[in-house]
Amino acid sequence: MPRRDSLQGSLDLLVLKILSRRPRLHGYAIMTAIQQMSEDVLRVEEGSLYPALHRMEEAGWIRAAWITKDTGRRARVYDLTASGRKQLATEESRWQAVTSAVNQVLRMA
Amino acid sequence: MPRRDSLQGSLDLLVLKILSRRPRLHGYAIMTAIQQMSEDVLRVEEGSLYPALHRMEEAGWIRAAWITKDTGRRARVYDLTASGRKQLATEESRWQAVTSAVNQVLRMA
DNA sequence: ACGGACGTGTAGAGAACCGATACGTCTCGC
DNA sequence: GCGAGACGTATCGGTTCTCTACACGTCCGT
Repeated sequence: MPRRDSLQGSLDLLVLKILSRRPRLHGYAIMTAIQQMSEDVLRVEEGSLYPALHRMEEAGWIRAAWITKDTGRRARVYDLTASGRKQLATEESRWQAVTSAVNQVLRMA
Repeated sequence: MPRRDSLQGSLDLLVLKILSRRPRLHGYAIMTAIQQMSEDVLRVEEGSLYPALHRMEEAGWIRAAWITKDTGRRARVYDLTASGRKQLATEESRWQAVTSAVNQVLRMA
């Protein structure tokens, strides 16, 4: 049963973009944000998001910190680094280029 | 050195679309068609395309046949099946849904 | 004679995703 | 008081996809 992923490599882009506008979000909030903003079309699984966050932290694009919320619950919040902002710009223009190229082929074919 | 693939899961869609408008193309021609139509933005490697063609043939979306061209050179040409046409429609609307959802998140974030 | 386009194909390796699962807390309704 | 469901982080195992690099061979122009 062939399963197709919903995000197709754009997960990093989405996470970086969201963090650029809404700093100090934690993983779960990023997950629900993507889901809500896309009106449930894009659904990020935990098994995709958390490894992606770790990968991006490893790459130096985001920085993590533990906080304790008012409720007493612990959460790991993320912020963009300078390198992350640069990466966001790169991925955003890349996204633009690729999607418009695909659309052009679809129109021309 | 982080390498990013150019097509991100849309390779099947592109191949199906091209074959729907230009029947009996061979792999190499599909390759160059994508490259030219996208003005060199999308570049399909042989190591991606041929396995993809075999996969799609296996799935029953395309049908293959050997021909001998006027030049005497052999080539394996492909055609869409009914199932392939259905799959094309599915992937086309999926592509629309996903890209507009991503764009919406990018705008809203 | 040789390089580059034409043409098909595989092997190996790396990256990414998903589903399931584990662990734990807090809140609300019953 | 107790269970359900939201909140919250995390890993494992399997699958799938892609790229790089190669192997094999032909045809054409210089």
